[in-house]
Amino acid sequence: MRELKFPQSESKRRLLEVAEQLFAEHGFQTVSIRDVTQLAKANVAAINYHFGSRNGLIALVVTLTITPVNEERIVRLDTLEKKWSGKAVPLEEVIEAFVRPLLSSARKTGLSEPLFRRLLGWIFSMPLETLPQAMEDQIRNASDRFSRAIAKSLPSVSAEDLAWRIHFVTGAMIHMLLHQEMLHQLSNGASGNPTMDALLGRFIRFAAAGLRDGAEPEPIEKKGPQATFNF
Amino acid sequence: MRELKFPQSESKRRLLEVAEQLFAEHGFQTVSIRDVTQLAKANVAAINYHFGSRNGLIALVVTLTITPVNEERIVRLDTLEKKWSGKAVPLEEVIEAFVRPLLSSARKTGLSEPLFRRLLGWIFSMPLETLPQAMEDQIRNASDRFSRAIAKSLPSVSAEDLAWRIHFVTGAMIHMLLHQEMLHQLSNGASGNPTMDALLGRFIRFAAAGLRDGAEPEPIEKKGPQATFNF
DNA sequence: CGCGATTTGAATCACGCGTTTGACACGGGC
DNA sequence: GCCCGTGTCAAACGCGTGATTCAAATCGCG
Repeated sequence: MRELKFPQSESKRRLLEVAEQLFAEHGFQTVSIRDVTQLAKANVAAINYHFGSRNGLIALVVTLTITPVNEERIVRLDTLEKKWSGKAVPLEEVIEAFVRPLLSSARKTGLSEPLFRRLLGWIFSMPLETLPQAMEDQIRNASDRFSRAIAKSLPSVSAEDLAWRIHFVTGAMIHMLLHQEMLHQLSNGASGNPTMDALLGRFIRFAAAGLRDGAEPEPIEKKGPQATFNF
Repeated sequence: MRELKFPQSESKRRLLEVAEQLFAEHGFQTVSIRDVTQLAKANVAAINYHFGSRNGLIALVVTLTITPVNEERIVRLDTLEKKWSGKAVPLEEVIEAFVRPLLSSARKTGLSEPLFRRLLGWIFSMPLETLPQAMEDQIRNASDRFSRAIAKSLPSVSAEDLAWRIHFVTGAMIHMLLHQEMLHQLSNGASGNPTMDALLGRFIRFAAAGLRDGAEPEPIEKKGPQATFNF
């Protein structure tokens, strides 16, 4: 009755692909496994068979999406710290090592770049403790390393100030990932990547300026005392 | 059988209060009308009776929450523009007029200040077109006025650059509203408001630095060619 | 008091959800 | 040929959801 069957289930591959797409478009909460199986022309039970449960599917999608990003982040930061041989890395370069993988890691998945970025946005806005444990550790680890690198680049900024500013930058990043429709409403350039590169450049300058808080253009001398608030 | 009944339904008041609280804590999507009626010790049907539907309740909560914020924003901006009599308002003051109402408007609701802020975070992260039409207009209107005011304060920044930087600032603001747990993890001060004021100060400095992008410390003399005039 | 409008409560409806079940089609190895 | 592991499928289960119904309770007011 059936045509041809593949060993190692090719419908599993299709399910994963469709799930990534739908989760990226609409977020994890609003997409049902029936949405996924319908679009993938598979049976509802297939999800529980292949991934154990809906949460198993989500965990896999999250892992596959986030792991390459974090790995590339670490590699880039390693490279930078080697390049500057223990000295503080210039702030902009640290930030770029943190955000550039948000674009370049897209290839390692079967997703278009805009959808991949959107998926990242959804993932980053989930409460950390709802992610698979391994991912939580991975993210915390990367965040720690980058926080320390940034602190080293901005020695005159107090730890508490810095924590908040990084918090703000994180929010800006997530918002950028989730709402890229603006790219097509605003940008003049038509082709996909050039404008996205430009956006990344904008973001890096924005983040660097906000982190420095207009104090120092570069960690040169001027180590002023820290005022708490000005209004 | 019943004890005392109030005219004009006091259970409606309780339902609204509980709804605000639950929506603030968990977001709109995950709270069911049964959660609300249960905690308010009312009947499920009461929500449909008093508010028409679940969406009617949400619309009301959104309206009651956001309106005072936007009104205070406009008033503050009016005051500033009068004070500076048509000249560009200093960037920090514009930003403060935009974000200070996020704190000070809390009193006009029956909600604790942290919950009020969190509720604002949920609302701002909804897609604009899912809000009640009047709220969408109100928000767009306020955003436009503030965008123009900021543009006036930063005449040397191109419109496209500015749009993106405001986009980033918006993301940082939403993230701050939604994840204030950090306040208790980080801050040394114990009492509620002083540290929140400090946080607001931090945010204003961050936003101002990011918007300026390290270019100009203040829009002194240097009057760039700005074409946008409104009234 | 007693009428009419307002408000309540319990039961019910139809639906979508994640998950489970059991039957059945394969296809390679004993 | 038979069997068994791998996939697939339709159907159903149990649950929670938003919404609705209708009778009873309650209150404002003449």
